[in-house]
Parts: sequence; structure tokens; C-alpha cells
Amino acid sequence: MPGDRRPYRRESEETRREALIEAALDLVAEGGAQAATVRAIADRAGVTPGLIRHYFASKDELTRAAYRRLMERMTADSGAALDTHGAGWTASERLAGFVAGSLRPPVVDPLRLGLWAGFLNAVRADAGMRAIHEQNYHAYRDRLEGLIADLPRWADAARCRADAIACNAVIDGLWLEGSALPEGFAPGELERIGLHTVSAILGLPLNPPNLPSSSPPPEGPAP
Amino acid sequence: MPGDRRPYRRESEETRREALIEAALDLVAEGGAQAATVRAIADRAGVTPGLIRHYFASKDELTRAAYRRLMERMTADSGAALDTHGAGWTASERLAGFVAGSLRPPVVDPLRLGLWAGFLNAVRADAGMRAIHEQNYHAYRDRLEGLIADLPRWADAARCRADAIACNAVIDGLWLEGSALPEGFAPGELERIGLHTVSAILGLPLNPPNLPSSSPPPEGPAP
DNA sequence: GCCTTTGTTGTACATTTGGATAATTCAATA
DNA sequence: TATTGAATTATCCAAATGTACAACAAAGGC
Repeated sequence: MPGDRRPYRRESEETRREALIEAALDLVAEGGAQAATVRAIADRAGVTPGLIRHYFASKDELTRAAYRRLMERMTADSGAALDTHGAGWTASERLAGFVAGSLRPPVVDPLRLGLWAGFLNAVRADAGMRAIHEQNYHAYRDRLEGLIADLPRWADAARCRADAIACNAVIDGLWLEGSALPEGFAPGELERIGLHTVSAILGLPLNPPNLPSSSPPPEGPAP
Repeated sequence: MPGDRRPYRRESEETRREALIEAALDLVAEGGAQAATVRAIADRAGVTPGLIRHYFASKDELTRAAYRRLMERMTADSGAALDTHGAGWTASERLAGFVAGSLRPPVVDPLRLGLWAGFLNAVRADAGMRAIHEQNYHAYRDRLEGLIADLPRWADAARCRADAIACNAVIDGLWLEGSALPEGFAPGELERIGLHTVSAILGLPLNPPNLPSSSPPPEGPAP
């Protein structure tokens, strides 16, 4: 039956690269690094294997692109609320928003954890992967340190750095916990624990900002 | 050259299983799950591939045995100081010893992290692996919760459980940080941050017990 | 000292799988 | 309509996978 040829469909380079990267990420998340074969990636992306090498010099290059995408997404998702609503927030609210954003979906997600674990060995083995990792990891921590430095309290640079390390560790730990045992925490519990603990580290009360979606403004009665 | 046959060496079942499990763990730690092939494991253990199936019904069973070993070791290593010197310690010292033990080598170790990541997907996919995981994970957290419940403070069971979850998360996070970036922390820094943060969560000062190896008794001047 | 038992070796098997690539087909654009 | 390059198909070749099995070597009972 030679008639079942895949319908020829022409797409932009942007779309194809996007689809391939997304397919690779999905597969690593679900089945680890060994699940992301060129055949599986092409299949998931809705193309044929040959096309991968048309857009990426090798499979390793696709892997690196996928990892870069993952890391960028982690930082971006954590600060998403800040970027959209944080203009008028106080420094304390901005930090709280960043912490809370790091501790709820989509950042906290079992698939993200699998993804992260699936890439871990490749990051250790491949120098290019390591470079991508370092760069994006520091971008996250620097952003956190900047938010801490803006707080209305007296603290020198060394203290800010130490606090950022501790807070980062707490956030990472809660992220790990929440992602590994999603049913182990009530909705919002992770964020509460995170904010409480960060408050304790900094010696400063930290209240989450009111998000438009989570709590409506008080002028209207509940329907 | 037919003379290079491996010298026949007969060992106890205990020794062989041990060697095979250890080899499997080493390989997963270094190169991820896909590096632990039957040939590589046999090679590392100093035997020939055929022997694996003499001691384990399948490769999966060896994998499960290796994962069980890893999990048991994590809890045991964390509480090693307690088990040897903790007899006369106060409840606060025992908790501090457990926290500190979880945040230094050999528990904190890049290879352990790689090991943990290498097993993550298998744990998600295989029901047997999942059972092993649950069992040992709860053993760790229950031990932590027990140490917290013994503290000289008033706290109901719910509070103890919540505190144990938060402390566990902090410990896991610092473990992750310290294992992923071993050069990012000064010696002992991780334990200090952990004790400080756990103290903040519990609202209780926590001092590390004097270990015979870490700080000598005060009767002798420093050489 | 033979003989059964069992740990151990070496190898072969059957299959799957890996990434890569050559040749071909098809749609869009000029 | 001619040209171009994205996309498909089929295949290559090698390497590696878990498993099975027959030959081999040492204990230990008798």
C-alpha cells in the first residue's frame, strides 16, 4: 500500500524548529534522555526523521537547543507575574511574587522535574550543555539576588549574596518536593511554605501581592 | 591467542551480588541509566555477563536491587553520626546531627545526584521501583518527624508534620544545591545554612553536637 | 578418588536501534 | 513554466542490547 504517504506540508523555519524542540522536550520529560531518538522526535513533531538534519547540524545540536529552551522557560515562568503585573509593586511584593511564581505550575510540575533529571548527565558530560546551564542558572540567581537587594532593610552585598543562596536553595528544594510529590501538598501550600521560610531567612515579613486572577478587588461582592 | 581466559574465581553469593549492585550504581552515577548495560556492569564488577542472570532473574531485577541499595544508603548515611555517637545527645542535638549529616558527604555528592537523576524515570515508569521509592522516602521523613516531635517545645501532631515537610524540603533543596554545585559552598557552609533555616522554621535554636572528629574536646591546646 | 552439583565463563543469537544520507517528490514563488 | 528548496521516503551500516546456552572449573559429598 504505497498510498499512505505523509501529506506534504510546507512550514516556516521558525515553526519547524519550534516543533522539533518541543517534541524533544516532551520526550525527555516523559521517558528520559534515551527516549528522545531522532525517530521519536520526528514522529512527535509530525515530520519525518530526515528533516531534523535539515534544521540542525546534528542531534546533539538539537539537544542543546532544547535544553537552552528549558532553562530560559524556567526563569521566564518564575517571573511571569512580575513582568505582567509587577510594575506598581513594592520590592517586597516583587520578591514574594517571584518566589511564589517559582513554586506553582508550570514551574512546579512532575514533567519539568523529569526533564531536568533527563538532561543532568548530558550537562555534566558535554561542555556546550554545561555552558548553557551556567549561564541560565546564574541569570536566575542574579535576578533573585537583585530582588533581595532592593528590599527595605539594611544588608551589605555579602549578606545579600548569602541570603540569595539560601533562598535559592529553599526554592529549589520546594520545587523538587512539589514536583516529585505533586499530591503531597495542598494547592498553595508550597508557596506559603516558601514565603514563610524566605521570610525567616531574611528576617522580614513577606506578603504575596494580590494577583488579579487569584483574589478579586474588594469593590464587588462575590457572585 | 586462546590463553587469555579470565581466571576462574569462585565467590560467595553475598560478594557477587554486592559487586554487581555496586557496579550498577557506579555506572548509573557516572553515565546515567543508559550506561548501565549488562556488559558494562559485568565488566565493572569483574565478572562475565552471563553471571548476572545467575544471580538476578533479569536486568530489571538487578536495577531494582541497586535502587533499593541507594535509598537505604541515603537514610543510613544521614543518620550515621546519630547511630554511633547520639546515645547521650539531647533531642535538639540529635535533630541537628541528622540535619548536618544529610548535608555533608557522602550524602551530598555530585555522583549521588547523578544517581538519583538516573533512576528518576525508571521510578516513574516501573511500579516495583515506585514501591521501593515510597517506602524509603517515607522512612526518611518519618525519622525526621520523630526527631522533631521529640523537641522540647509545644507542638501538636499536625504542626510536627508540617514542620517535617518544610524541613525535609529545605534539606532536599540544600542537598540538591550542594550536590549540583559542590564548589559553590565553603566547607560546612551548607550545614550551617541548613541548621539556621531549620531553626527558623521550628522557632527554636539548634546547635550542632560536638563530633569527636570535627572539633576536639577543649582540654588540649591546638597543636 | 570419583561424581554430582553449582558457580563461572565465553560466545552466539536475534532483535532492536542509533544517527546519518541519497534520491525523490512536491509546493511555492518568480 | 522553470526554478528552488523544503520535506518525504527508503535505506545504510554499524553498534549495542538483553537473553540463552553449552562448555568449563572447582567444591564437597560419598
